[in-house]
Amino acid sequence: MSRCFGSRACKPHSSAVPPSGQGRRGPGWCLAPDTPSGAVAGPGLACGPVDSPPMAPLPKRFPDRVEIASVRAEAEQLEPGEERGDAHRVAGRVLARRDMGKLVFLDLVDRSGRIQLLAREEKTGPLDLDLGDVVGAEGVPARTKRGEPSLAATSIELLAKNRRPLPDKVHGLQDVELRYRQRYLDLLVNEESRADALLRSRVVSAIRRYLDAHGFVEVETPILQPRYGGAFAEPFVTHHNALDADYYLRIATELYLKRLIVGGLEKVYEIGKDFRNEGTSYKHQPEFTMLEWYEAYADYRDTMARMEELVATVAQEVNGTTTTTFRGNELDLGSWRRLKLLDALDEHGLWTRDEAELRNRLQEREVDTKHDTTWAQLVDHALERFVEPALIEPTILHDYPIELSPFARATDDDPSIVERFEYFVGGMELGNAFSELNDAEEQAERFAMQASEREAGAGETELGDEDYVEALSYGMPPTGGLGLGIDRLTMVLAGRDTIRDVILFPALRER
RNA sequence: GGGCCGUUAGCUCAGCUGGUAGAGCAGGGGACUUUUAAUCCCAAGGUCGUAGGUUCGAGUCCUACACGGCCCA
Repeated sequence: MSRCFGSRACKPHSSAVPPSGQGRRGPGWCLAPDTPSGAVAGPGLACGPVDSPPMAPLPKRFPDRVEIASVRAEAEQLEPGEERGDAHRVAGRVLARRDMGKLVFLDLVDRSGRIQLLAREEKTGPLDLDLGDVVGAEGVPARTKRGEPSLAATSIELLAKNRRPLPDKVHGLQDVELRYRQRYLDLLVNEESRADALLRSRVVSAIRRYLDAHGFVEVETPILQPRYGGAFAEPFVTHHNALDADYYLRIATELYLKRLIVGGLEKVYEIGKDFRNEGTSYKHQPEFTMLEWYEAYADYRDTMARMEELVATVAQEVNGTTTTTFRGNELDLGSWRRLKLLDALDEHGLWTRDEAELRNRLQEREVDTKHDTTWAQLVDHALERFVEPALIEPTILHDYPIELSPFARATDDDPSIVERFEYFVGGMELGNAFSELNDAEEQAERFAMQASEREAGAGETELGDEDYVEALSYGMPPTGGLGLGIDRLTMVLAGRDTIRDVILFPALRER
């Protein structure tokens, strides 16, 4: 069998150990291939001293480790020059080294922070360490004469060897392409990147905590779907070999989640990836993370209130405040303006039911409307172009035309307007919500309406889903549902201008 | 898809109207027991994104392509 699942017999050289120099520094950053019996690459490769003896096997664990931040906090209590307290063990990356002869200062960084190690040769012996090496250290909290919180090391052991030069220790990794392609380097040397990754994790867990505490159950629905729906978007298409059928990567979780409401789960949510086969921008990625929730016996006004509470709660838990600075604007996520879509368009002189008139007014404003074939499309274009970019303060925009919203219930006083809202921060849409349409027959009519929009030339419409209509025919309680872009919320909370800064591995062309 | 900008040492960046490529950091050798972008001495490091073209001569000018960024659709 050619496959190897960890069997030792499969290893070409069972005694292979990492090549290394035993000089003061390692063999440099050349990448020597696996070599038998610990031998270092031959002289032709110019890879450090050929006479280096093999390095001892590195430890497989480093127990009883504490966070660097906690040791630092303890050291900060000391007077300059003091060295006192219980011994602690810390581990992390060596990111700076200042040699003073028999005394060496090392900066050690872990996820929690940075601390200086005081390494005296009489205690630790000579240090064979390069920048980027992973080490474990044991020592006593100390403060140097200059007051730097430190750990006076009694022992330092190598846990993993770095064989490549690190990015510039002052400027870090600046090249945006390299930061995305080699995110591990970005995280390693750029503290802000590490902070953003950790912040995103706190955002997601705060969302879960809120929803779990309010009686929602987290569920998982299919990513591979025989039909796609729940949004206006191009899907990624794939093929299921065993079923011999094309499948789609989901563009939304909506229709499956509502089937669960039909089934009586009452309050459900899912946090997961959606896929839309479209270009990228500061707020778009083809693969992104979406929260959707559905709450039985609630309408869109209840959903507005819950969204406001959730966002404020998450901001408070993650940042300790509901204010944030996003794209140059200071914003308070604890206070949302509510604005009717009709009034928002009217403010810009763009509210009219007359298609030709709306087209004229847009063209007067030098908007190219030749791709907009229906009144609803023109409204959508007007919104995108004039209304949304102006919604800087947190704003709930509500009551949408029925043609744009095939899953929302009509308002009480106007059957052409539905109970739907989208909410915006810094001119960017965070999400979309409505009082869910729960009448099977009306849902079938809405799909038919989408078909006629499509025949009229509307590019983005909802394809029908008979299976979903059948689910509704069993009766779905009145329900409020909402989608929230996790990446975008994280952008706002982290104060990042581009979605790529809050997605660890953004989509890039293969090189 | 269109326009503009970028691509030089592992990283961060210089490189003028065309005249055989530079620095700092990292890496190598050495000195130093309170440094923190440590400092000092020595040596080394490049197919200037790729492929063509113009020219006596191209990192520099021209064309195409690749990758990335910004703006527009």
